[in-house]
Amino acid sequence: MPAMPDQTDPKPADQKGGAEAQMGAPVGAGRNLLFLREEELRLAQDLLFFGYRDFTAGADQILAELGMGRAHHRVLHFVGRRPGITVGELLGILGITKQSLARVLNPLVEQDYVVQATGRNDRRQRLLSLTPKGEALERRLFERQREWVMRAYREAGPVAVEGFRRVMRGLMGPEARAQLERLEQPAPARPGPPPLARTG
Amino acid sequence: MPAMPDQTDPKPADQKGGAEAQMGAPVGAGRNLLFLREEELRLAQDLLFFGYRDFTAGADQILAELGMGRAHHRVLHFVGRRPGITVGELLGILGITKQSLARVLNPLVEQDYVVQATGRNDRRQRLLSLTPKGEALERRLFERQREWVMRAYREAGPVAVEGFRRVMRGLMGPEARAQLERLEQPAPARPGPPPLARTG
DNA sequence: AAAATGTGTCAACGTTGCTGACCAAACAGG
DNA sequence: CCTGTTTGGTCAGCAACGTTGACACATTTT
Repeated sequence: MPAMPDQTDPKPADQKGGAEAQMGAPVGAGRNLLFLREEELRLAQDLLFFGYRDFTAGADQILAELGMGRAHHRVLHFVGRRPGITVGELLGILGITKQSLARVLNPLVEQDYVVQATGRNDRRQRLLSLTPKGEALERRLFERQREWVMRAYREAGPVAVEGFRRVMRGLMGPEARAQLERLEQPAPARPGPPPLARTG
Repeated sequence: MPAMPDQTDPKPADQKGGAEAQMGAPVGAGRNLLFLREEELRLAQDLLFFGYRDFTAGADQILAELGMGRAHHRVLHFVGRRPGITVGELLGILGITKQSLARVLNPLVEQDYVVQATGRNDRRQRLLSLTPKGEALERRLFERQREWVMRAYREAGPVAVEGFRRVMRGLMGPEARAQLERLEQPAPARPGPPPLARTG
């Protein structure tokens, strides 16, 4: 598991059994101090549980028809985001073990969704890219989620969207933030198709 | 994608192609059509993946030490949120099958984290509640996540938090929204301890 | 030549979903 | 009272996706 940030000890900050959720706190007492009452945090837990579940539900449905799972989607997503990514980099992003990745990556290669190319600088590397077939599936999954997220974004409005992004970023650990920054930067100049396609 | 959405937002990665976000255009008013470009949606996918993973990481760690998983946490969470909840209601909230629930619920009962009480009106029902031991564990998990979320909330600011909530709500399907509404309403007047504790 | 790195693979295991089938207790209505 | 439905429990089997440990191989680096 990457991104296991240092978590301070779980001090029982203001456990009162929940009754204080009803007494309105003096909210004006300093704006850098958010009053995160019990109920507010419970709500955050609920929102993340339900929201993430339904966010993934649409793509999961498509994947299930193809005998794939969410892990396959993640590979397609991040390979499509960074064509020519190495196995090691992908492992770092996903935060799983090599064996776990192999179980989804190998079928994807065998079924012609992903191609492996030998690295030019380092021939040990296997540079991963999507095939046209893989791109098509990834796009199909993307569009499904796009519509879902678009609806939520539209309903919430631009200001809310920006807030959503800020909070989600804050929920990420330092390692994930670094990964995200790397992903957000433009891919390192990969004009042509990858070299040395490996048939095997 | 420009990163680091600090207080000011200099990045063009907004919902409308970018420029007017800097010009302070009447966002949210005139345009009901948000331009959700490719990269913006990719970012949303990334944020949800990384954010949700790291959000749960802290509690997962505690749970692993006790030989439990995320599913146990969910049961503790929702039972703690609605003491006296029936098995059927819990199934509806979690959206899993009875067998899947049984596999986590039964150990929780056996290990004295959850108690089952026979319903008064309908004696078929098993009203679930947390034992003191269960409440303690739930609170420990809660506090861990609380600190994590609190940090994100503080960094993002109150406005962002509200936006986060709106978007997450929008990501939920209609059924989940109904569940959430039910959860947000005050529990139906459950002053005393549950009746008729079932020893077996 | 030796060490480190990148990748692949085998074996075994755990958690958490699923389906299908069946059973038992309790309620509801004739 | 009898029947049908609801609520819940359970068994058996399966799949997806994560884990660890160990080992193998090619390649690069020292």
